[in-house]
Amino acid sequence: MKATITDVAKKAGVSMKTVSRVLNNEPNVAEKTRSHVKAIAAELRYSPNLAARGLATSKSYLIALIYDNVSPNYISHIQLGAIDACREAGYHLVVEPLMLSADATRDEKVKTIRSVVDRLPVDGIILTPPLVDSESVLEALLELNVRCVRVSPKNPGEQPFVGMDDETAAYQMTQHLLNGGHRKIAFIRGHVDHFASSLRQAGFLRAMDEAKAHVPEALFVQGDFTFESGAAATRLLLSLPKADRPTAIFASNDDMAAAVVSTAGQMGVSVPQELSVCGFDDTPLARVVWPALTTVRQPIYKMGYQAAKQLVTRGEDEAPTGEILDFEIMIRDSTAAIK
Amino acid sequence: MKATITDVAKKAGVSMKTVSRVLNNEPNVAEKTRSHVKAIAAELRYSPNLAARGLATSKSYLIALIYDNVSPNYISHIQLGAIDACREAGYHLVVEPLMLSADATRDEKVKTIRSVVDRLPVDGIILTPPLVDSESVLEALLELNVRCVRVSPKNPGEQPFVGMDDETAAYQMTQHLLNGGHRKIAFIRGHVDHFASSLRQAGFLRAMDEAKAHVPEALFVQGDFTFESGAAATRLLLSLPKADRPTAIFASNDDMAAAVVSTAGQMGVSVPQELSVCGFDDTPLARVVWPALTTVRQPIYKMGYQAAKQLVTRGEDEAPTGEILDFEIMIRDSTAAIK
DNA sequence: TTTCGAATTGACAGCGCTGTCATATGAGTT
DNA sequence: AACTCATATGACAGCGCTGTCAATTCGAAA
Repeated sequence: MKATITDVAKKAGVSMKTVSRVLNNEPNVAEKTRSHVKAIAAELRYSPNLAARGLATSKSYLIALIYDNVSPNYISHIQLGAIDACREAGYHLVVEPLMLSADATRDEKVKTIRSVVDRLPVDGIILTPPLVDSESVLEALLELNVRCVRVSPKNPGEQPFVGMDDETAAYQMTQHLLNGGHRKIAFIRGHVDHFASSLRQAGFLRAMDEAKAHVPEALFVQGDFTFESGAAATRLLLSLPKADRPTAIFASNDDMAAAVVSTAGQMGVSVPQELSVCGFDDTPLARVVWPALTTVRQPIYKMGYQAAKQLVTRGEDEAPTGEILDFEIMIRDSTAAIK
Repeated sequence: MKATITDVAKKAGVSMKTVSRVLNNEPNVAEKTRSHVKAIAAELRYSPNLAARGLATSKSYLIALIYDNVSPNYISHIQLGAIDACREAGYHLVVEPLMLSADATRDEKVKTIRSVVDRLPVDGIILTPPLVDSESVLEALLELNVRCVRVSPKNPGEQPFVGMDDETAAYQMTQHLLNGGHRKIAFIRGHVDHFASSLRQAGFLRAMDEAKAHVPEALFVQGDFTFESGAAATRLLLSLPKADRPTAIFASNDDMAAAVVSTAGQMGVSVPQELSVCGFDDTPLARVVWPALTTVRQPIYKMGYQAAKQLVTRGEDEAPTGEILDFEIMIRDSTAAIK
């Protein structure tokens, strides 16, 4: 039925081992033999049986993407990047969402991860926020002795990771607003479980500090990354007495920024003439609301790509590497200089 | 290091084969032996090596989700459903996107699929639109002799599939508009490669026909499921002479419907007072634009779940089954009765 | 021509599991 | 007590591949 290495060996008139060497690009094969074997393999449309290879090498050629993130856009792009890196190295990606009910305890997540890892002998794991910051999950993984790359971790520590500089991005975005003459800038915080929330806030504050712009308590609103929380925050902010009302709102992500734009519209406040709005993430939503959102483009695809790449190419013993990838400030139509 | 079946066998004082029987719930094991072995296995935190098992049984306990769909939301939900079904049966899901450049020929897709399937001995494949309707892909898969369930296929044929009744959904949605007194209803078609486009159009036309409402050529605009195409279509429709202008627009998906709402707003046409708008799919976008979109909720998660379920539970020789799942008409704020 | 080391190739075991088939055990019959 | 037959258990090969190590070949130096 399906060609095996033995078939190729016979037809090529060499030993199995030589075929194996050719297939794995090992040295010490005469160039002539190598090309001959390759030709035969192609002719027979041979491709190795991963289970057998896995059994022999105790590798599975499988990388797992474990996530509890609810944003399809985020996950999809991480996934696409990871898969591209896997393909280049002959690996495959298995996805393992951990969407437990809201009240699931951490122990349950750990238990679920354990059962996943026990059962599937993956060669590496990619962890995304917010799961990536769970102490208990990390411990469990360490104990299971699986290699693992974290995406945007709060505290990289000794482990390999990929991330971007949320703090600087927020800093630069705030500067963009300040450059437009804004001083009364409100900030809508993100979900408390995502560490990025704190970083973005820190960048915002640093820029405001440097510009000696005071941020009154009232212009600081807690959100949770959802559209609804952004809408609520906006209603709060825009019903402040005129003198205290912000001229710009920096929302910690695009969903909330979209809510700001939409809610402002409903309340008769025009964006960007009367109110500048900016977001964070550059989700598809950013270009779909009107006016299109000024926002920060995260290198999501690339994070997925690099995370997987580290897993499939790094040798067992190399030092763990951390990579900070570049973001991009996307200036669109939701921000304008103050009149 | 990791416990093997031999370890369990030794510790339990039985043969490997007996342990194997217990683990696979095979008959012909004394109840006493069975529980004893189970206890030992749990104690050793034993879990089978999938590669070894796969090599012995030539099954991989892996299901592949192959897609070329660019909607993260759609894919994410199909994926979540599929994974839940896989988990219940001890399977895992590997994802294989086929995002080739726009000008990639069909042959390239086939080639890519071949290499994926050749390399990874998956036990089944889930195919989603629009890939699901590619003749050449189907042939290739048939030739490779892989079991496969299709999601929303154009032409189910003899193969198993899951889907929903797009035609009836569009029909009912159109009736909703007609019931509101609308007669001049425009329709924005979807991407020509997605068969759902034709079905939705057919449902629309059937309802219009039954209501004896004429649909002039000018109210029929071709889109391609993108926001941009929806915006272009809207500009076209709203610049018609007042007498010909539609009082309602039925867009074939939510992205385009969102564009209609947004573009109408920019052109000073208020929704739903002057123009009713409805979409299709119920993506997150539908609740994020203002006013929130009246749309059709597709059972995406469930389609993924059922597709995987068919693959992991159906015996090799059972007859292929097709399943039509229920949709739901979500009436929100973007449609209103005509004054 | 002989010799030697490097380059190339091959034989064989074994990764952890399950299928096949043989064997053992035990309860029920005569 | 001897004999069935069903039920329970075990021995062993082999799935397709790679690691180890031994064998062979080849070219160049002596």
